[in-house]
Amino acid sequence: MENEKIENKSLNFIEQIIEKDLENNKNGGRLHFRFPPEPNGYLHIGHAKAICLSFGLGLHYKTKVNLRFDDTNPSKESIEYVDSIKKDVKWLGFDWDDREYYTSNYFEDLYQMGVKLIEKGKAYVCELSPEEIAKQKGTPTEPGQNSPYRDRSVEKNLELFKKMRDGEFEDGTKMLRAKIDMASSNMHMRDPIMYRIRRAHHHRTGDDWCIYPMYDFAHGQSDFIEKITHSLCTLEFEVHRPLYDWFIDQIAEEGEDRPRQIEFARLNLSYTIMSKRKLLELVEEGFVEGWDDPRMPTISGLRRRGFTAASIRNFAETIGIAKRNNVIDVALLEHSVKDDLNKIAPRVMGVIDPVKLIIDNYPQDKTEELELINNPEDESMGSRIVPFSKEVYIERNDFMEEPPKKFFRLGPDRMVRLKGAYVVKCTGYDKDETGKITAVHCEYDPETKSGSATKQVKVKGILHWVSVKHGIKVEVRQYDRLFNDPDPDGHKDKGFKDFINPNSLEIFNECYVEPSLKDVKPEDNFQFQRLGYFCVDKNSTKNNIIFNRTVPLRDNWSKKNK
RNA sequence: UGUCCCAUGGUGUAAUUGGCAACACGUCUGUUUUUGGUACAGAAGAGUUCAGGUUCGAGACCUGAUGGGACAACCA
Repeated sequence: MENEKIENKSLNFIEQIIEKDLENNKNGGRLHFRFPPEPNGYLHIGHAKAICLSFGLGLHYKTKVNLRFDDTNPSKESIEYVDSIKKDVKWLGFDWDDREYYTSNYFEDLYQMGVKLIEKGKAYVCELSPEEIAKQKGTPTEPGQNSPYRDRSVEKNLELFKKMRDGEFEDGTKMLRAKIDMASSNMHMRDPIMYRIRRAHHHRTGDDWCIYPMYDFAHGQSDFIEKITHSLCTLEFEVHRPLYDWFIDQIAEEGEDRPRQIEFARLNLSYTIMSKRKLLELVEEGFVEGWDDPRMPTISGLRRRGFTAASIRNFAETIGIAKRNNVIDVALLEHSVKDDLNKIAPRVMGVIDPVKLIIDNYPQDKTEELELINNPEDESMGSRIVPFSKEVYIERNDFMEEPPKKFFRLGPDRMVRLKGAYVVKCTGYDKDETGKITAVHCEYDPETKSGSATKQVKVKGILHWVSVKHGIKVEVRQYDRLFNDPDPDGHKDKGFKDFINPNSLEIFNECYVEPSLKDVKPEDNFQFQRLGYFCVDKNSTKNNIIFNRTVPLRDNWSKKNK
């Protein structure tokens, strides 16, 4: 059945390429993929798209997928990021078995390849300064000029490259460049830098090296070393492909399997910023609590916010793979979570902004134990007991002194049902000097008890509630979008930080939930009736449970009256 | 005044490889419901950027234009 699904699904353009390669018995019909993050930040939803693509392909074709850390720039990378990446990929539900690789594992191989290129007369040591390099490189519309060091002898180049490695030169004073074509219309072919001198402590190789390969000289070769067949990356690397192929041309033997780079469009989400560099700014400048702040589009942020791995995988499946630049509506991501959580999240009752509802004709000391269904979507989730008594909290905005006709909730003389309990009729309300409502009064009809009603009363409104005597006090954090512009990064006159939504976090610390929630654990998901999906925050303690609102439930009345 | 890539409802992705455009989200309407959730039913919304060409027939192929994107880090 699973297979049928795949059969019927139309293939994206990458799968079509793969199918064709398979038909032609390219690489002997072998397939091998990889996901190559740089450990310089936390993974975000955009990476999730790439992860689901490559690992998904691995699952589909029952073949290997490597996790490779592209760690060639030690000054930005750290072990913290490595660990977070592993955790997040695993959490998403993917497995790289023992194929955890690092580009830094290949530093020696890469060095030898550099030597080989020099010997072939395809690389040279250059001593130009960054400014001089920029100048002689030309522009996209004007050709560049050859470096004065371009025609050094092989011997001299070999000697200098060795000395670079041995630490005989200052940082930035020399570099190894490929000898290609300074007049190429592709800027990346204008004698690109292969190695630079940089004395920085590497999180894996420590101080073993003072020269580090550049991306272009490391990535394709790493793919080649790992015998990757299809190297998937985002569109901005399209112009790098000729260089990717050129380097492999230099090292691959005739007839040897070689990787093929295929580019796809990166994910853009409305109201969301997706640049690691900018996310780092938000973290460092304290606009959010950290990489896993629930407002962040990081995997860890989404997880803390209550998103499930399945929902993210489904989302990735839904948005598809293509080469067109896109901006996906966050509503689609939210739909994915709601869809998943609707099936698995237990329904519970809680009141975020409470006001007392006093049932005047209910006995003072009586407590009734009502049985409520945990999830109408899934009977196997059973039911639970919720205590009911004379005084309950209801949502402050579930009562209006002068309600309009379309308002189905409580107002003077109006009737509603208290979820799982009785139909009540509002008989009055109390106010303090400031005009604030302090309590709402009502009378209940004993014959309307849920499940065993002897009288049928039709009401339009059903309110959630928590018994005052039995409720547990908790803290609730509601998150709104971090940016109040659909494209915070798309303005020339303003920076993305000008669009930060100052009300993106709202804390309610006077909230009450039903007693069944006494022993919740971080990452537990719930649907609070009528309010939305909530997730227990990792910082919760026994005495202070914190709920993050994952995503609100649709509420037509409030929507129309905004 | 360069090279490369892209162009399908509001958004994203399809279209069995040339047979008059489908699916999902969103929007709207209705039904059911002890969640204004869910489920179900239905509606509106593109004639495929434009102009030529090939063809009995083009969203698909060709040419040109237009629009958008990428490329000038000792970043990846």
